Amino acid sequence: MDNDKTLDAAMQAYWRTDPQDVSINAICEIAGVSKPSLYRQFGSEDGLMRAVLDRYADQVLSEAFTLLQTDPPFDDLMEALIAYASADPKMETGCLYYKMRAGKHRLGPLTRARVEEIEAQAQAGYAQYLEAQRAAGTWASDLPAEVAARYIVEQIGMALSQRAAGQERATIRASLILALSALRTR
Amino acid sequence: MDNDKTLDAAMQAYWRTDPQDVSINAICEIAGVSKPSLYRQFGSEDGLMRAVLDRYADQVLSEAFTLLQTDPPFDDLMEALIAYASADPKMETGCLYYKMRAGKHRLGPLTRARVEEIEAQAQAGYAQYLEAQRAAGTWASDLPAEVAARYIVEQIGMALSQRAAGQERATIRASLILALSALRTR
DNA sequence: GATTTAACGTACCGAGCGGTACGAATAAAA
DNA sequence: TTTTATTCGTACCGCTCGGTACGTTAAATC
Repeated sequence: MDNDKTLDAAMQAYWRTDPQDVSINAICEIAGVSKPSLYRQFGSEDGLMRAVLDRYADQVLSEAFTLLQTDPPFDDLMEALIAYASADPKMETGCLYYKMRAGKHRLGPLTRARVEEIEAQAQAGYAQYLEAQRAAGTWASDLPAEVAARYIVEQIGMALSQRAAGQERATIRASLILALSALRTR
Repeated sequence: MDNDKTLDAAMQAYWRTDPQDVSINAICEIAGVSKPSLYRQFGSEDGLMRAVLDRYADQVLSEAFTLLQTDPPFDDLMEALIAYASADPKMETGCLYYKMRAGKHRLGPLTRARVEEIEAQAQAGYAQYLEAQRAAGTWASDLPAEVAARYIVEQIGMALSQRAAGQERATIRASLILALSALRTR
């Protein structure tokens, strides 16, 4: 609950590079903590990753969730998503959640369960938002909300992983605009 | 040049799961070859991977390239790409090239160079194809051909990686149709 | 058949991994 | 101050990794 330096160090390390490229040893070193201490606190690598993901959800993902719940007009949300994924400096090295999701089959059970939980929440959140927008007449499409929600999640994920790969912002932005434009007409 | 069982075994193993989840030891075991033999033939893990990717390009990717060079009408090509990525049984476990591309920063220099070469070829191929289609009036869009080419490559890659993740074909197909539909109007 | 040449595989290398046994150090209770 | 309870880190475990030294077997040359 308090300012946990181990958790913070692990989150930064996982986020900057990639969870599967950061060893427990490395985390202990940068956090200035011994290995047994880390294991006493988190039990296992899986436990640590899950705790990190929890923290990341609280500190980073929650922002997007609360934005969704203010029901912004469709075009505004698209604009915000595009800016967020293609230009936000916080996402310079990608998104930790999407990185974990990309290597899902390599995660331990605790972390994987949390990833799937977040995925379900995100999709449900977008689907609910889209239904509301359709009802309000700010989103005219006969597309099933679940399909569109899935699509948005995937496209944002792709943009963020390109971001992590060092692709140019303008390029990512152009692709994302193109991809999301598919949701407008139909 | 001949029927190389080591190369075939490695390609199958890398393709079925993921290059980074298959060790040299495992390949030797399934190929029935000793480790020094493998190293005599390929020099290093990087050398093996590059040889595997060469073979994969010859045996699998070439098909898509030759299709492109027959200049099929735009709609037909989109149809073919959608079917290929979302339903072709050969792609049941995804595409080896895209798997390598996804973990590019973990590859050795030889393999990485080949991956980048293929990527450039693919983008150039699509761009050239799109220009021709625009000239022929079968693709009406003011989108730069390079942007559209990039977009196609990325979307196919995403579909194939979802395929590898075990996502349902219908879902993938729906997303891909949606994504590629963005190229038609504009 | 003897000798050279080339292919092959056992058995090893050092390094890094995730994870832990256990004694030393420290703080709380007496 | 002594004892009890708790926290901590050194130093190790077994394992797998990519890669190789070197003796053995087999094939080609004479």
